[in-house]
Amino acid sequence: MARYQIIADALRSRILSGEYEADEPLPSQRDLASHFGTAMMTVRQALDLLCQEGLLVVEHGLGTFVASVGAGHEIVSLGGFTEEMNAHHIGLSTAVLGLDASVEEPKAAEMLGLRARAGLSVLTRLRSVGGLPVVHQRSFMAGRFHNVMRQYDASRSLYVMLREGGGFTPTSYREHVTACAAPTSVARALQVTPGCPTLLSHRITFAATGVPFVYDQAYMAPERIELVVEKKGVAFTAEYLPIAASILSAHSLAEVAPVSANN
Amino acid sequence: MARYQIIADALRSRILSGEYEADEPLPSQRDLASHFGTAMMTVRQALDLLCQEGLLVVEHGLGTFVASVGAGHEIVSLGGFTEEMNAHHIGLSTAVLGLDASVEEPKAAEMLGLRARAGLSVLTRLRSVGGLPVVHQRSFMAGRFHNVMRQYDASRSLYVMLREGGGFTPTSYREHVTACAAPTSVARALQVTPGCPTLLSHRITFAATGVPFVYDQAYMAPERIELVVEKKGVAFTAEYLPIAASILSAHSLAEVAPVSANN
DNA sequence: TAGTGGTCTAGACCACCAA
DNA sequence: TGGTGGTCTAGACCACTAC
Repeated sequence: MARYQIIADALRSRILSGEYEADEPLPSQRDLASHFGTAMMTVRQALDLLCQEGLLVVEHGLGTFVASVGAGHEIVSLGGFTEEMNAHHIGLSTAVLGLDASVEEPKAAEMLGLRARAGLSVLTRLRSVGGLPVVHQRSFMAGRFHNVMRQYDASRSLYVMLREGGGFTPTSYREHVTACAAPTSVARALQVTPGCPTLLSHRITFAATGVPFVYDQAYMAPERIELVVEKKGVAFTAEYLPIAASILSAHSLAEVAPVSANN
Repeated sequence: MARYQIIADALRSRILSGEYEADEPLPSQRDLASHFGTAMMTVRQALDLLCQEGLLVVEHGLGTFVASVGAGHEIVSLGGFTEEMNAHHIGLSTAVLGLDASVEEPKAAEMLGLRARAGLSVLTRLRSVGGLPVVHQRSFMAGRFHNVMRQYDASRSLYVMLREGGGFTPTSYREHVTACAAPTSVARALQVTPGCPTLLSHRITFAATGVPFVYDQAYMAPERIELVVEKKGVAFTAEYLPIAASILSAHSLAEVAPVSANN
């Protein structure tokens, strides 16, 4: 693997784990170069990568910073909702609504590559931003993860737990997003009127080996959170943003620097 | 201006003028470097820029090529809905519901970087797949495009028209997706019940110069079309797929190639 | 002025692909 | 094998920001 990718991986994990605070600059390129024992150009390649992923913002003459939505720049997500919010320092709180064992849910089981009647472990959570519930999420996993799940602590990331407890690192996912009327129980949790239109997401997450290991079903409250898809040339990003935050970043549209005019 | 930007500008204008054919390789990086009298690294910076704009595709060991849509590469969904569906060989038909001039829509005007009371040209279309309406779309453009718009022909792509008639090539966009109850008129067009939950997309599309030039508002019928977001490592894709088609592609999940493990 | 990122060089060697 | 792109070095100098 290329050196710059190794450097990028190292920095990415530090950023996602919150090791680097927002508005706190990373070490300078020179320091990073000497720390990793490479030339500055190599460090810059790593930083470029993380910028494209939206994790960093570099400011000429000032330093390199962890991207925060308010700071007015791009974004990205690496799977976990928690990481997504952490990376942008959005105050996300999670409440566990329930943890069930041996649930039969043929569709989820099929997505996970299990037989239809396999018992699943299901974690139901409510995500809130600024005290307002935004996402009602049910995560389905194979029954053998249930013991790991019982140690789930709302302050941690489910993905981190599964990485440590199950040895699975999410590397890819596929998500289908539709609109759907909120079921009564979900509506109550989200504090919206039953039947109200919500975003419904089905996400299947794969480990590095290509094995599916989590299936998520999430209802999102309208006017509180939305999906923002961005494409610049070939670079895609897609992530959920609380509306207040995405309005902020929408305003920064006007500030988008004119890309090199043709003179 | 930086050397790599000068090189990029020179190459970009040659590409856009058709001086370089599609599928015809550019001179090698070494040749370009000696031609422009710079180091290879500098040429590569220029090429990187053009790749991000989606104008070039580089292939390791083969050469650098002008990106051509449909040449069997990634460049799918470069904005247009028509291209997106074509790329998947989905039978998309488009009906024009209306073309209005001098519409005042402050929000759309703001997104386009115009003053709030600017008169806009608005094209309303209904997209159908297999005879079933799936998308109700309103496209807002600056009033000066109205004459171009009057020649709009449902069999062509709006983006192609704007490229030829207005000289604008879409290179990036930003899209916000939420859930929303279908307004009566939209519901009638989509043949769904009024108030039914729909996906609502707001998309602002930018030209290579960074200038916004189209603002789209689209309502999508639930259970007929959905947004599929996929991530493999750092590679993102996001596209709308009719449900039948996305079920097909969901089956191909099992074939997802194992993404490069951590060494 | 001192520290930061931005650009650039003139090579070197590696990895990939086709003939 | 020969040509292509991919990565990397060990500096140099420029541009921007803050104090």
